[in-house]
Amino acid sequence: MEAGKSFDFKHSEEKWYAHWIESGYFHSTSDGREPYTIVIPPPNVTGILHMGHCLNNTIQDILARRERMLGKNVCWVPGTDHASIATEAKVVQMLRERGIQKSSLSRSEFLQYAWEWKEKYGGIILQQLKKLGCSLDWDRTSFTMDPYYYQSVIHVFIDLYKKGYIYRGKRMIHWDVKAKTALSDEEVIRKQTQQPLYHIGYALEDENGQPSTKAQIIIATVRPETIMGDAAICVHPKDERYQHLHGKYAFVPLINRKIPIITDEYVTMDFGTGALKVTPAHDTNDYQLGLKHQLEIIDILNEDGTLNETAQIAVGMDRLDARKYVAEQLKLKGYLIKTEEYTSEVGYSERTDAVVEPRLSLQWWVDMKKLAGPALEVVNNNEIQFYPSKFKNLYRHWMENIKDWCISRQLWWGHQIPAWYDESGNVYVAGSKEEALIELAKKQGIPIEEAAKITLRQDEDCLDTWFSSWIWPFEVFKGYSNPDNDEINYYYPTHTLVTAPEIIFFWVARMIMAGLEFKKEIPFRQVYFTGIVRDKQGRKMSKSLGNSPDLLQLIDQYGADACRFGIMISSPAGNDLLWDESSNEQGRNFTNKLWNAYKLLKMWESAGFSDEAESQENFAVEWMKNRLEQTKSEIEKQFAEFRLSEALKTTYSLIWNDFCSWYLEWIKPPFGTKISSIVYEETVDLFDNLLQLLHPFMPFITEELFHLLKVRKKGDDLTIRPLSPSTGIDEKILQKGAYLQEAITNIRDVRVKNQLKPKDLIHINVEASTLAYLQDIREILCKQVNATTLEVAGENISGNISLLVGKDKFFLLSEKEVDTGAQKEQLLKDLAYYEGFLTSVERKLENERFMNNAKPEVIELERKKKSDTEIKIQSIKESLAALS
RNA sequence: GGGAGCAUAGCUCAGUUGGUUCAGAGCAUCUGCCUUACAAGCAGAGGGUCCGCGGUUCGAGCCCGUGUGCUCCCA
Repeated sequence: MEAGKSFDFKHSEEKWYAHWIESGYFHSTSDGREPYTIVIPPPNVTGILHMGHCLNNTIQDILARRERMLGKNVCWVPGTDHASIATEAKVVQMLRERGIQKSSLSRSEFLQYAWEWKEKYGGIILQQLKKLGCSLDWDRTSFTMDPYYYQSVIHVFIDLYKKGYIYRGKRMIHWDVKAKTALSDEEVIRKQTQQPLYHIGYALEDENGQPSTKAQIIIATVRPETIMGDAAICVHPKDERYQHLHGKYAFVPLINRKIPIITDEYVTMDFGTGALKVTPAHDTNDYQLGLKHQLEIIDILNEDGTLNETAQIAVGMDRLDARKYVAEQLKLKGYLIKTEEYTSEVGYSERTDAVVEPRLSLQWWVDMKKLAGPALEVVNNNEIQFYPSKFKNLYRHWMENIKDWCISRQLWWGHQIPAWYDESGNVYVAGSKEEALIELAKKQGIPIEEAAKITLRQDEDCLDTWFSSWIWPFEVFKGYSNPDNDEINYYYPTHTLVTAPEIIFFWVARMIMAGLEFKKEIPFRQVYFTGIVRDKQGRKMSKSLGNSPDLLQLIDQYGADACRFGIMISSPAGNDLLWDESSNEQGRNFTNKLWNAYKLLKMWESAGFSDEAESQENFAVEWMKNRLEQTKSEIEKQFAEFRLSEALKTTYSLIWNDFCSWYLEWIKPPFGTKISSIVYEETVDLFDNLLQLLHPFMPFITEELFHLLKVRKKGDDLTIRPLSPSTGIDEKILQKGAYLQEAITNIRDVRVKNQLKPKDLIHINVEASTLAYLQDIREILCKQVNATTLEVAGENISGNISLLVGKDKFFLLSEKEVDTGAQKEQLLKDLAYYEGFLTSVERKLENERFMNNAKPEVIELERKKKSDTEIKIQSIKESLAALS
């Protein structure tokens, strides 16, 4: 069969992925083997594949494929999460396009649309993972709103409630006025925002209890629309400017409401005017102050961000419009002293980009302190290992300062909170209305028939998405809904979690808590935190910047293998990576290199074989085998430390440099001759091994070439081929190989420096002892430097080109005239370097304190350096003498 | 304001208990090659005050202190 010009990745990707799936290679069932389990960090159901997913899932696939080859029973579970806020936003948008208002729908009608949307678009990202080559067990695809999973989330809630970990409380929360929902701290993005800082004069109370026309106190605020919610003005007790106002009153402009002037050390004297307006209902810090000083809470906002009746003015206006309106009114009425530009951090909703409002609201909370202790402990004692370990600090810091978790969301798409209210507002937490009624009967001491007449209303809100995904590692195996089933016992705890550091608190910490709380066992043994994918300029990739490439298009253009290579090669362990499309080119070039190596072998094969192997070929084969083993053991170490990028680099270099650039050239039969069948077989075998090492990183081309190299039996596929552990190596052969490489490089170098054309022939002369050492590699050496002979140096060798390989002197004889000046210059430079080096070594050896303090091995090494260098200097001097 | 981290070649990074010739790799650059697998390539080369200063040590890219610059997280 004629090999194509280059690797047809499109054809290959489709063919092999289908074959792997048909063969059931990625499907796992529990058996006697050791399991290796990964649960995918479930991508958002609304998501499409971006570079972060590409990195994260490529890493998981590399781990999964390697462990599979090492004989483990690998189970990599796919799935998605329902993404409450994001999905609901998408559905609302879809409805709007169809001319339907969400408010016109009942909950169940809305959910019908939502499921319709989910069925249609919800699986896109999983299909995209197939394009990337991910070896997921698709039969296990899970979703956080699958019926059994849904019930588990509900029961987790009930369980925690019964344990007293869940409570209902009014708290200051981040409120998304667009989505009309509470946001966690992590869902709020703080952006530097410039806005006017208004200086506003509040009239002081005069002796008649009326607003003074002369005396005022000036406050500074960026939110004039909230003055109607002011409950006090606060100054620092030591601020001399305001000493006389302690305990006095002022009037809120426009509405003339009387408020006290209080003192608290919380106030920063040199910010603004040193006088702070306190608005407990609309600022987190003010709320705290309000609690401390028992101030009235005056809420002037509706849930959609418009002003309510309490505000008295600008009622019905959005808060941002009201800001302008109030500012104008203040100006008109003479309360506005001045404005200045001021830059501060303003919170925006991660999902809707709306300016987040601090808002008091009755929400459901999880008391985290009770859960945090054990979860901190298992990371502290390395039962769960973090890679890189620097994230332990971050984790510890967060866990030690943990805050309660607000788990309710004012949304419909999600797990509806299992709480029922009676008409008097009493709450009953239960799995169903019937159970809630039983609860009610029990609590109120009435018969169940009586209780059944009472109307119960279920809480409208649903739970935070993370409240469902924190049970992911065990519930994908039904470890909560069906505890002690065979699968959970076999696959859990999982092994490796691969995720982004951004969600260490959102998700990783909470999964650890859930695992310990509900399974009494850690959810995973290792957590590998990937870096953040940034562009060439170091900016985080984001939709708004438009610097995030279309991954599917890249796969289409370069091939999945090249894209996997591209992202992995630029991904130092645990650091952010600056991704550039050119790294995909490097990946594509590498597939091309592999393809051409294969073509070369096919050429040899079609030319036919000779019977006998030459000695140099034997050396080359032995050397390459040893390099392979040596590299295998390096890669084993790199995998153990999650240094995947380095493992790829090591493999890349072994294939490109050692195999293609050195080995294949060494065994290449001279033009018109045939390769020996033994060497050919050995080479195919070596190639197989290289492909296998590379397979986890670049699965498609390696599987393709594995089958093209040789006809395989049915079922003999690379992806399930056992990878043998590295064996011992023969250092002597490796040393000789390195020596051979040095000789070739040095001779080529002097050839270039002496302006010899590649076709110009040379003769090599060496000393007798060197010739003996070169015996089994002399043919390779001659071939590689275009030398006709390699012989023992005669008496008269002056005028030749001279160079050193290690400590050995080589003399080259060329028929062309050569300029000895350049060589001489080089030799003199070398001489100066080695003499300087010798001096430094000698200085050490003469230093008494060194001799007394250094370890014997170190002293021995220095002695060896000394003698080696002396020999080298001697050789250089002799070469110089020969030149003159 | 509190906490964490980083600084090594033009770029991105290795550098494993301080001790071989330790100053490295990939990419980029330069030079020469259409050599019968591969120009998406081959061969070769150049390139660094290891951020500054001070200290510990026989010996520091590595340890300690300090200064500078940058990044991230939290309030």
